[in-house]
Amino acid sequence: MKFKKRTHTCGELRESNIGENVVLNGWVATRRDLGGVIFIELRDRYGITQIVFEPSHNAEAHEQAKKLRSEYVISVEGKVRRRPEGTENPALETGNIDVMADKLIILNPSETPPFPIEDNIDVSEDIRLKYRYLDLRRPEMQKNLLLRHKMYQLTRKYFDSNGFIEIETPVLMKSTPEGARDFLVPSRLHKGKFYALPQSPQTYKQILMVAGFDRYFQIVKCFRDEDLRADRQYEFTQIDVEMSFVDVEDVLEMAEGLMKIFFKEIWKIDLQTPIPRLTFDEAMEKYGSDKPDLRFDLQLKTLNDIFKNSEFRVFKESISKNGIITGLVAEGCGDYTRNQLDGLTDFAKKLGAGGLIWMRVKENDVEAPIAKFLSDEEKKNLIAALQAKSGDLILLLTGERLRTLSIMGTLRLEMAKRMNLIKQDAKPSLLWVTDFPLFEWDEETKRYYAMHHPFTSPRLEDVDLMETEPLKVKARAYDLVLNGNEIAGGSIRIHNADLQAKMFKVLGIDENEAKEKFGFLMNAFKYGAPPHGGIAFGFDRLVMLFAGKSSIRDVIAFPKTSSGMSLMDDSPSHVDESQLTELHIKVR
RNA sequence: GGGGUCGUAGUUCAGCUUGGUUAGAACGCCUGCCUGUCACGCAGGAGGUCGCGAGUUCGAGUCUCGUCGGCCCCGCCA
Repeated sequence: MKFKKRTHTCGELRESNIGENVVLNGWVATRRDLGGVIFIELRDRYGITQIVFEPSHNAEAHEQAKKLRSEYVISVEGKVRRRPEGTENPALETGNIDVMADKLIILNPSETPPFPIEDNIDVSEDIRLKYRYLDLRRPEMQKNLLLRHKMYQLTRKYFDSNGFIEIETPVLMKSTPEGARDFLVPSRLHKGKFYALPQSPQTYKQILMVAGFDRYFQIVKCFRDEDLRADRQYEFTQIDVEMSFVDVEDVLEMAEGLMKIFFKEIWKIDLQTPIPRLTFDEAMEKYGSDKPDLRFDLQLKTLNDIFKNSEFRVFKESISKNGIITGLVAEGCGDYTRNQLDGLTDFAKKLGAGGLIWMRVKENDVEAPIAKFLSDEEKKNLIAALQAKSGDLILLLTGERLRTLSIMGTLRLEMAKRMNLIKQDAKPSLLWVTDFPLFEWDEETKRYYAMHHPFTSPRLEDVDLMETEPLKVKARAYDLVLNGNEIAGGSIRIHNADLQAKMFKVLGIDENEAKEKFGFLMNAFKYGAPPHGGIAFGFDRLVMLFAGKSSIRDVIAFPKTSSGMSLMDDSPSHVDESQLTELHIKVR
């Protein structure tokens, strides 16, 4: 090797090193050429150290230093000195010393970077993604990936110490068209056949339970070919967990243990367990969401009782159709202008609401377009039920139950934003949502779908309802919610072939189809499947939240854009015709 | 599949409403001067396919249509 290898990193030197001869390697962060003396800030991922070049000290090194520019990679040899009094820089950890250069080697020059390599830059994300290697060189991105690394290690340590075994499952597997769209991989040896990339290792981990690995975990990439979002990428990482001989409580307790560690190690918070729980029904009714953000209160209230005899046509109709009337109070928003209220109405309509009913609360009365349709008693009861005060704004929605609640839930978040209810230093809100419905009805295809997945066990007391009233069946399923984000989800699985067959039947999957798609799993279950269940954490989202970011792209080294492009390597891209031929593929 | 928003110098933006001289600013970059700077300072300079394509017009960064791309959202995400 030609260059002098470093004796220290750029974040390491302190006053205790004064007088030592050292070698530093790194990137030129800034250069300040004062004519005589030249100051260079040298950066690596550990920090920044100031290097000083003086002609009177070493003319040759000083002459060399004139050539230095941003992001040049250099090796510097010199002596650590105390900075002259009054020139210390408290902003740097190494700010009390600098290195007087005796020798400079330029290891590699650099073109001028398209954006500065520092925190809080004002650059659009597509430029950052195109030059991701420069973006990742920035301290805040290095910090994010370091946190990610730490969370991998905490996860492995936790599960290992609890007797879990990490097992890799295939990335090339059988396509299962239930659920998300698969990424397909054509087979060269088997003309016309395809593998799929796993949406999750669900079936494999259940089979591992049959194989007797009663505690399994894996930090694993999963793939879903659905549209991307700030918190969704084609490929993402899960902490996948499965346990045998367990019930809901055991899985939740194990998951809480991991969260306790993350809270302690990252946020220095002693997380109190057990973590609070809400049933799906409670969550929907109180917060209009199956992943409510409880950093602020702002609860919804079901008002059917108050309007059960209402003369107001919209309410009457809604109640007769088994719909819901739900309301919330925006404290002190009674001064919203007509314009603002129209804006809110538009907001609700865009989400699919028929309209938004608003009322300004006055002394024991309401001022609203629909006020004339309401009796005095209804108004009085409404104000009482919502505990509304003069100067408040009441918002009401009505319509089909879940749909209406969910729109109100989005409106709740919007109002929280407008009213600035989520304080910067708010305590994190972590909760379980349990007792999800096992099925949901799809109007388009006129069939039931599994809300979680088709291997989810119903509550045992609900099994008899599966064929008579499927929508009333609750699942032994649970989601973990942090600040309004779903960060984990799981269930106790079906381990009994008969029950699994019943499940497929309700889902409209006939015996042949079930056999073809999931025969391998059903077969495995015939050979002594233990009762089992598990959970999977969305690792990227976890890291995002613990890093205080609002996009998982900030905690993924090489993410795709929202249209699924990789701007750095320009994928997806066309391939050679010969590659297609080999795979028996013709592009339409 | 749909809605919103954006695209002008290396970067972040102004200019577009009301079409008209040589498209500006800041930072960055280059050159020179400067021995304690750390947002160094001072002087000078270079740098533009106004995303792309068509149309309207005597004339388009500006108006129209299409298209490509970024971000956010709905649908979708078992």
